[in-house]
Amino acid sequence: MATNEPAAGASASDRPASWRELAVARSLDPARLRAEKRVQGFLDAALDLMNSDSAKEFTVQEVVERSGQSLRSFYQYFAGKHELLLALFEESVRSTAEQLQVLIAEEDDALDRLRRFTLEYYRICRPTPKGKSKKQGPTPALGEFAQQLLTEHPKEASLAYVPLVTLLEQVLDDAAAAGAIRTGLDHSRIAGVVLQAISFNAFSATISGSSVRPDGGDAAEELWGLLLHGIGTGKPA
Amino acid sequence: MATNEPAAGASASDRPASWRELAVARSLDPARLRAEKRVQGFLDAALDLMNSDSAKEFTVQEVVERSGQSLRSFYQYFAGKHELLLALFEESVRSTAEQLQVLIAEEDDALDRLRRFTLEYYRICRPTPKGKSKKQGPTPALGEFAQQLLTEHPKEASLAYVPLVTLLEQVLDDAAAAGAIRTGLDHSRIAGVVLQAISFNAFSATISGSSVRPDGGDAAEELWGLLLHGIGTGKPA
DNA sequence: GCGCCGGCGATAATTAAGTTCTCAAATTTG
DNA sequence: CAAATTTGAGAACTTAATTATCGCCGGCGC
Repeated sequence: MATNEPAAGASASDRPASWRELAVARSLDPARLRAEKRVQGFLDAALDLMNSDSAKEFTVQEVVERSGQSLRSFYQYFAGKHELLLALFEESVRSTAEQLQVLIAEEDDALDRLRRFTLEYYRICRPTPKGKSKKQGPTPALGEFAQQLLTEHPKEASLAYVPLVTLLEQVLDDAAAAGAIRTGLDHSRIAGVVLQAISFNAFSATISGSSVRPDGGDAAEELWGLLLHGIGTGKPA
Repeated sequence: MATNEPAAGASASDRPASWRELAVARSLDPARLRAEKRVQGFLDAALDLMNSDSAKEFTVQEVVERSGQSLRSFYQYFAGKHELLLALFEESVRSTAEQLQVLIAEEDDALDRLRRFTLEYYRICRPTPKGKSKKQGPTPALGEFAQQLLTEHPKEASLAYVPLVTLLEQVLDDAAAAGAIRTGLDHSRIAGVVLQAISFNAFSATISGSSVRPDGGDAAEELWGLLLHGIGTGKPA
């Protein structure tokens, strides 16, 4: 971590102060660059293994082999396998949040954005149905091991979830501001429940082969309806 | 479970044919009895470990030691650790379903039963808050490893979940019949979502130390409200 | 230029857990 | 009672993670 100043530093003493920072910042580069390349190498390898080898599980060895690097290096950059998983998960969440952000931006109405979020997130959580899909980007079956991490490292995992939760919270806030949903709700909590419910549903739909899917394809719509209206009749008791 | 008839069975040879089956069935008894005792021994030991040793995880060795039996025996009765877990989970689910059945029977109104179900299940899922509770019966932190099993052995785990799902489905059916909730809902799916949502919430409330719990104690009520009314305003758009 | 140091590959060692195997004692069964 | 089965105690095997060892190489401080 401790980085060496550039030898050229001497000539920089007479430059504007701001330059100095820049130089210092850049001075981190050489070593850091290689490091990041390596780390990325491991991540990519792991990613590969995750969505190629049907088996969701991979071994550190495999990652090392495929990445063309050494075990030594692996443990130099990751405290353990769990950190690799966490990293993958974080990236996955971040990426998903970005995708969603783009998608919901297409909707003008606050409530529509919320609906869109629900639908799209469901779609994303659903692992590649079956047909060969070239590559589904940096999003391996997200919900797949979200569960895993959630139970094994609750703290870190929920931390990694933040981007998505935050995004959904914002959408909820907007909707509330627009009067599209009732007030007094704990958006933070709801965000959690919703994300969980969606990914669980997508997941179970996947494993059970989805006991007869008569509807054209939207179990997601059903979820949305449930979320919006609840199970109750609109009538007061 | 299987009960042994008195040893007088020998004199039964001159009884009606149907007895034959009974006798045959009973003939399995002596061995089976020991077997069940042993199995139970392992289950109990595991249970002990689960709610005593703060750590949720236990090793097969530990179970064997505590049960006073041998590894040999363990693998004679369980195909592997996962079967033990499954067995524990099944028992836990069954027991929980029974408890709930009793509790909701206290309510006369269909909708009240549904509400009660929600609240009580939440309570049950919530691992012992902190204070020393002598023993919480045969219900270790249920949601705790439900997740685990769900991801590792989806098929078996969802099978084990059946009792609870069924119960909730019935409650939903009743409520629907009573006109307390709207119709056209896929009760099976909803049951899944609800159970999942509740246990997740209880779980996360536990780990996060529950970021400020201002309300007297009912995050569960919040969930119930959400379930019943959804997030929408009652008004049509 | 030269030797030292940190980073790195290769690989072996260690640890942990689950699972299987062996053999003799104990218990059940006929 | 004798054969058959079950059981106990523990060693052995397996897989994976993690750590340690050794030697090489390239930069860098003198």
